[in-house]
This record gives sequence, structure tokens and C-alpha cells, in this order.
Amino acid sequence: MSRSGAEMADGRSLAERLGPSIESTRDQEATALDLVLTCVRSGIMSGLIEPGERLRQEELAEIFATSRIPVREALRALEYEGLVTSEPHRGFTVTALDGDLVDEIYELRILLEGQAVRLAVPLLTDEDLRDIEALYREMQESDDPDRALAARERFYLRLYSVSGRPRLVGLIVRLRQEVARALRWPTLQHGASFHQHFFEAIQDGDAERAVSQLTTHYQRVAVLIRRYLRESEGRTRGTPQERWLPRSESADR
Amino acid sequence: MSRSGAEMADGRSLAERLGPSIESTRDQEATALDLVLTCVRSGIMSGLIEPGERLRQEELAEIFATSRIPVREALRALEYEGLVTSEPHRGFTVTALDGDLVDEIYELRILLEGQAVRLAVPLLTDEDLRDIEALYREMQESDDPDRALAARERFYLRLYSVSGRPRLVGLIVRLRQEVARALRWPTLQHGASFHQHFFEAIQDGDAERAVSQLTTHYQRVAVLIRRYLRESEGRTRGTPQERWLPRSESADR
DNA sequence: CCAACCCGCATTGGATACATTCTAGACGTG
DNA sequence: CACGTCTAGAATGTATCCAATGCGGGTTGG
Repeated sequence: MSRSGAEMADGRSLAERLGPSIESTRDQEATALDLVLTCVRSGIMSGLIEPGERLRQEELAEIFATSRIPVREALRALEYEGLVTSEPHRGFTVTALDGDLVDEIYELRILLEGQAVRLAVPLLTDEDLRDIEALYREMQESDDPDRALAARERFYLRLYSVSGRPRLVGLIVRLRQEVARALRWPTLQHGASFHQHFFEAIQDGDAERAVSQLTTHYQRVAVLIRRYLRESEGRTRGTPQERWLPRSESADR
Repeated sequence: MSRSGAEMADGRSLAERLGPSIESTRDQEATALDLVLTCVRSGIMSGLIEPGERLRQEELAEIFATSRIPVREALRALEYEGLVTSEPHRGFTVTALDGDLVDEIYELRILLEGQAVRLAVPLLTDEDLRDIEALYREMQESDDPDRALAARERFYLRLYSVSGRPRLVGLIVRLRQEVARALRWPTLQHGASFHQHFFEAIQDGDAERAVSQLTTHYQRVAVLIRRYLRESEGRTRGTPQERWLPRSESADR
């Protein structure tokens, strides 16, 4: 327990990678649970914490200057969100995305987001469209990638919420979150043009055209991510010890 | 702490209702968390624990002879599954099904189960069909409602798993679980005839006919459940103190 | 030199205890 | 009688401590 930052992945210890996020988030979150939850989630989604990396409760507790209890609850919450995986008495690891999982998630996203679009578009009011257009502009014009990504998520959330289906929207949000990491990877050259076509179809009230745009785009993105995963398969990232192979084939649980 | 069974709903204390399930489940589950999770979940789904009933952590901890920590983690897991709802500093309650929620869940089930059927039917092997037919017969011929229900769930699980989409199947299982309580209510007179048509379509390899059967059946069931909810709205079940009205309109969270 | 066994350590799972925050009901007052 | 306040109780959030499990290194025998 004396070694403070022995676990490395991209050369820096977990504490070093998470440090900045902690200080900016502290005092914004009411409880230690929320602090850990927010920081670890953004760390995973931003790629700071790599897929397959092991998350030790005590190490995180030390980093966040708290006890293991809030850490455990935060990790369990992340497990429900799909971002980490746990096995009894073996601990938590960041869920690794494999090609099959990515394909299935994008297939589900096409199904669910398509349904949300079909339900929402006929119900759009002028106020909805104004809000959505503002988010669209923020997303397209922002130079900061983080801001652009955040605006994009709010854009979709705002649009889909019009459907009046909270459960559907909740499922979509979780699926998007699960693959958000992958969007950091160099897959989104033609994202801007898709968003333009998609938004124009929304503006025109043409749900089917929007769904069609969305479908072909997601299919393409899934292929790109799969290719990226295959290409990066050879070069091992992180030390082999930290690269943590699951014991069983796929404990989906 | 001295009052062992002060909380009643159908006349028996929570401990009395959960007791048998505990003893039969203990030693099968690895951790205390799994024990509480399994017992409370089956208690909710079987109707032993009523919608709207309050679940106090300390009471459950006492019942399961454990501490509050595994109880809390189990309740959080059930919250994620949608079976219980929590509000800060007010505790956990069994999620009450309202008509809108039921409608949305059945809409989602039509979407997701329809997709699973379309994916699975073309892939069915002879072995798959044999297994599925065995489960179908068990479901139709069993006199014990519990056995019939269990067989039905395994029937659908076996069928949908053929699709090779574990995430899709997982979502379906959770949605079915959420409304499983409602199926205890007198809504399924014509269930048998639907299952027959559905199974025959599966046997014929006609996915679209199966999806069409499923769609109209689920739409009808949703209407029946909604009517049942409206009719039973007047007569309060349980003592008024236990009947726990949500404070806000719909904290879906 | 290699393999199998065994012991020790690291890590997770769980229990108890305490501080804090909120709710709900009773009480008093305008 | 209505409304605000106050207080007792409970539920939550967290820390610390103990038990159980799994993994790896070391040792010993062939």
C-alpha cells in the first residue's frame, strides 16, 4: 500500500491521469460516490482509462481521498451502465469493446434511435426546433472537441425526448455512452456531413429520410470501428500484466 | 429493531413472506448480495411483495441476517433493473406500474422482440426447434401456473438466443421481467391461442407472420393491463399507510 | 532441470459504528 | 382553522475493522 502509483498504462499512473478531473469536479458533487462516479466515467469515456485496465478499489480510494465504500458503489453503478465489468472476488475492469459487441450495439442503436426519430419528428414544435438548431450549431461550430461532443449528445437527447418515451430515451443514452469511447478513435471524418443531412431531414419533417441517413451512417461507423479494432489488435498497449484477460469466454451476466 | 414484523401488506410481515425463499436460496449464491438480489427480485416478480410497498434497508438486513451494505447494493441493482424506485432520503419502494409505463414497455417489446424473431427464425436448426417445441409443450400442458410461466420464459429465451445477439436478449429479458407481475393479473385468457399461432409460424419459418402475431397480441395485452389498472384504481389494496404515493409526477431517473 | 504443492500476500466482500441530512408529525401561534 | 416551526425519528453517506477468497512466488521432491 505504500506504492502510490505503480499501475501504469500509457506511462502515467492512474492518479496522475485522474488528478485534474478530480480537482475540477470536487465541490460540484454532493457525495463522494458522485465524485468517483463522475470522474471515473469521464475517464473511461474520454479514453484516459483504457479498455481492459483493472480498477482496484483501494487505489481509487486513495486517489479520491475517501474510503472504499463510495468507490465500490460507484464501480457497481458503472457496471450497470456497462462501462466496467466485475467478477466476484476478482474485482472490476474497464469493459473491453470487441467487434461483435460494437456491431450489436450499433444495430440496436439503429433500431431504437430510428424508432425515436419516427416518434419525435411528427411532434416537433417550433420551440423544439429552435432549441435543437441551437445545439446543432454549437456542435458543428465549436472548435473544442469536448464541447462539440457534449453538444452533440444534448442535441440527440433533446430530439429524442420529444418522443415522450422516457424508457426508450434511457436505453439510447446508455448505448451511446457505451460506445462513446470509440468515437475518440479516428473514425469520424465524414461525421459533419452526416449531421448536416440528418438535421436538414429533421427540419423538413421527413422522419424516414432522417432514419435512412442515420442507418447508413451508423452502419458505416460500425465498420470503421471494427477495422480500427482489428488494426490495433497487434500492438499491445499497456504492460502485459495490466492487460487483463477474462477467465471465462463471456460472462455477460 | 425490536419490532420484528411491523410492516404488513397482505396481512403477513415481509419476513414471513420472504422466509421460505431465503432458506431455499441460501448456499446457492456466492455472496450475500446475490442472495438478497435473487430473493427480493423473485418476491417482486411473483407478487409476494406488492407494487408501491416500501423496502427498508434495515428490515431487509435483519430478514437476511446480513448488514445493510449488501442490501443496498441489491436494491440499487433492482433499481437499475426497474423493479424498485428510490428517492433520496425516502428509501426504496417497489415500482408501481402505471398505464403509460406499461404502454411504453410493450411498445419496446414489440420492437425488440420483433427484431429478435426476425434474426432468429432464419437461423433455427433442427435441434433448436426440438428444444423450443419441448418448452412449448411444457408451457401449454403444465397445470401449475408457476411452472407454465417459467417454461414460457425459457421458451422465449431459447428462441431469442438463437439470434446471436446477447445484448438484445438481455434487454428483452429485463423488459419482460418488469411487466411479469402484471401477467399474474387476469389478462391472459387468449394467451394460449396466441402462443399456438406464434409457435406454428416459427415452425413454418415464417418470421413475419410470427412478428405480426406477436405485435397484435402485445398491443392487446397492453390495453388489457391498462384497463385492469384503471379498474383497480379505486379499491385501495393494503393499509393506506403502506400505500405510498410518489411525491413528484414521475421521477424516472 | 522441471513440475507439483504449499504458504503468504494482495484484494475483495462484509460487519459494525458514527456523523449528517432529511422527513413527518406534533405543537403553538396568528 | 390555517400556517409556520420545531423536534424526534429514520434513512443515508462514510470510515474503520475483520473474514474469506484468489493469485503468485517459493520450495521441495523427483
